[in-house]
Amino acid sequence: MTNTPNRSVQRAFRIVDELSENGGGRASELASRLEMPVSTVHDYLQALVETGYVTAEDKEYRTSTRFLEVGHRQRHRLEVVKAVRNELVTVADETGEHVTLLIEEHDQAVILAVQEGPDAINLFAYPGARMPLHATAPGKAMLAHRDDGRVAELVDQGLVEVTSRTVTDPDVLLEQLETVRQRGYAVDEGERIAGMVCIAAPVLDKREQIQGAICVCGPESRLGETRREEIADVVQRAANVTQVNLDYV
Amino acid sequence: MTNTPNRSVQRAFRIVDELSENGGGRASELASRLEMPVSTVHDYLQALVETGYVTAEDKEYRTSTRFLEVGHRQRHRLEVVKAVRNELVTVADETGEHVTLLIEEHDQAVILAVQEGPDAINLFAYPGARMPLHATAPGKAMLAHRDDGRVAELVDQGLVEVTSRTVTDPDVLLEQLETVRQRGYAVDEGERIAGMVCIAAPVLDKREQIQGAICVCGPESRLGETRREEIADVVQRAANVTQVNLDYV
DNA sequence: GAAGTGTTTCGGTTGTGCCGGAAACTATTT
DNA sequence: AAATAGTTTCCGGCACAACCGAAACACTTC
Repeated sequence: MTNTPNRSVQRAFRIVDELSENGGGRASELASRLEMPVSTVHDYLQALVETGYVTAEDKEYRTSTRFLEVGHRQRHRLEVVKAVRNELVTVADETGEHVTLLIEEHDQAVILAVQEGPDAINLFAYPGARMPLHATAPGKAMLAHRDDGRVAELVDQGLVEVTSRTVTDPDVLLEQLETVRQRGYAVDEGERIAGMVCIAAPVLDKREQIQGAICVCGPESRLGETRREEIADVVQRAANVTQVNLDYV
Repeated sequence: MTNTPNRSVQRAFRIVDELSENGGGRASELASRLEMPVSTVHDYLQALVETGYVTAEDKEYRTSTRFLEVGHRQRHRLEVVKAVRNELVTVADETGEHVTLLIEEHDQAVILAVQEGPDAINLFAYPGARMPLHATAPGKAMLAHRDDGRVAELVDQGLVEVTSRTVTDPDVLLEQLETVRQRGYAVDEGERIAGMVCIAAPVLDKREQIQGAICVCGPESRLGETRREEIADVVQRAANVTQVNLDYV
C-alpha cells in the first residue's frame, strides 16, 4: 500500500505458508519454490525455529504446534464459538448432516467449528478452512446482513467462479441476498462443491451485527425440497438460540 | 546460537505471542509491554496484517484464523491423529473421563486432540496446550521410551516444580521411568494439577519409536486403586490399537 | 576417491528496518 | 469551541542487520 511492508516479516510468513501447504520441506526445496537464494531461506528457517513456530527434524522443517495453540486460543475467546457449541451438536444430530460454524474474515468465510452428524459425508472441512463469500450459503447469509458498500467492494474484486453453478452475476447475487433477508436463511446448490447443497442461517447479536453463520451441508440427492425446508427450520432455530446465548452472556 | 537470529522475525513472532496471550491489543499497549517504540510496533503490525496472520479492526489487532488453518493442516498430516481418533472416543466413553492425545515437541508435551467423556471435569486443555514432560503422565510415558541421553538433557535443564507433588529429583524420575517401561503405563498424582490424577500409555510405531501418548485425567477422589488399574487397561489397549492402525496405514 | 547433491558457515555491501519527531486523528474536558 | 491529552499514522535519514555469493562441509552414489 503506502510503504513499510517489512520485507523480513513478509518473507518469514511466505515460508510458513509454503511449509503449511506442503506439510514441511527442506531448505533447498523451499528456496527453489520461493525463488530465493538457499542461504537466505536457510537463515529464515533458522530464525523461525528459534521462535518455536517451526520445528527442524533432520533437515526437514515443519510448522510446529504453536500455530494450533495460537489458533485455539483465539477461537476460545470468540464469543460465538461458546454460544453455538451445544447448538451445533443438536443440529448435527437432528439433521444427520455435516454442520459448521463460520465467520467472516478478510472478505472470506472461515470455518471455526465442525460437527459431523451420523450421516455426514466426508468434506474437506477443518477449522481455519476458508472460502469465497459469494459462492457459499454461509457467505451469502453473512453478506445479506452487511451494508451494501461491502457487497459492492466484493463485486468489484470480481466474483470468482468456483464451480459452473457459482453465482458470478452481481445482479443475481444482490437478488439472492434480498431473498436471504426475507426468509432468514441462505442456500447454495453446488455453487462451491458440485453435487453439494448447503443451507445456512446468519447469527446476529442484539445490535443486528453479523457474528457468523451456521451451515448444514449434504448431497443434493438427499436434500429434496421438503427436506431443505426442514433443515432450514432447524438451522434458523439454532441460530436464534445462539443469538440469545450471545446476548445473555 | 551461532549467529543470524534475524531480529525482524523474532520481533514479529514476539508480537504474535503477545497478541495471542492477551487476545489482541492496540499498538501503544503492545509497545509498552514489549518495550519497543510505538512506531516500530506499528510498522510490524502493519506488516503482519499484510500477511493475513493478524487482523486489524478499528485499531484493535488480533491474531487471525490463519493460525488455526496452519495448525490444523499440520495436525491433519500427523499419522498418529488419524490412527488414534476412534480410540480416543472409545476411551472417553468407557472411562467417562477427560482424554487427550499428546506428542512431544521441543522438550514439552503438547496436546493434539481432546475428547471429553460424559463425566469429564473441565480442564483448561485445548489442542496446542503445552506442559513440561517430567510433570505429567503422558510426558513420562514418552520419556520412558527415549534414550537416556534425552532424559539427561532434560534433567540438566532443571526439573521445574509445577505443584508441590512434582517430581524434581532426577533419581526418582529415572526410577519412575523404569516402572513405566515395566508395566506399560505412566501415572501422575497431582504433579501438574493439584487433585488431579492422570494415567497415560505410550503409542509406539513398529520401530519402537515413540509417536505420542494417550492420557486419561480425572479427580483423585474418583480414581481409587482399582479404578486406576481399570483405566490403565483401557488406555493401554487403546494405545495398542493405535499402534496397529499406525503400522497398517 | 571423485563427482554429485544438498546444507551450513562466513563476511562484505547495500538496502531496509528502525525509531525520533511531527502531523493527523479521537476522545474527553473545560 | 477551544484546549488538552492520548492515540495512531506518516515521514525520512542513518546505522546496522539482512542478504546472498562463495566457500566449506556433510552426505550419498557411482
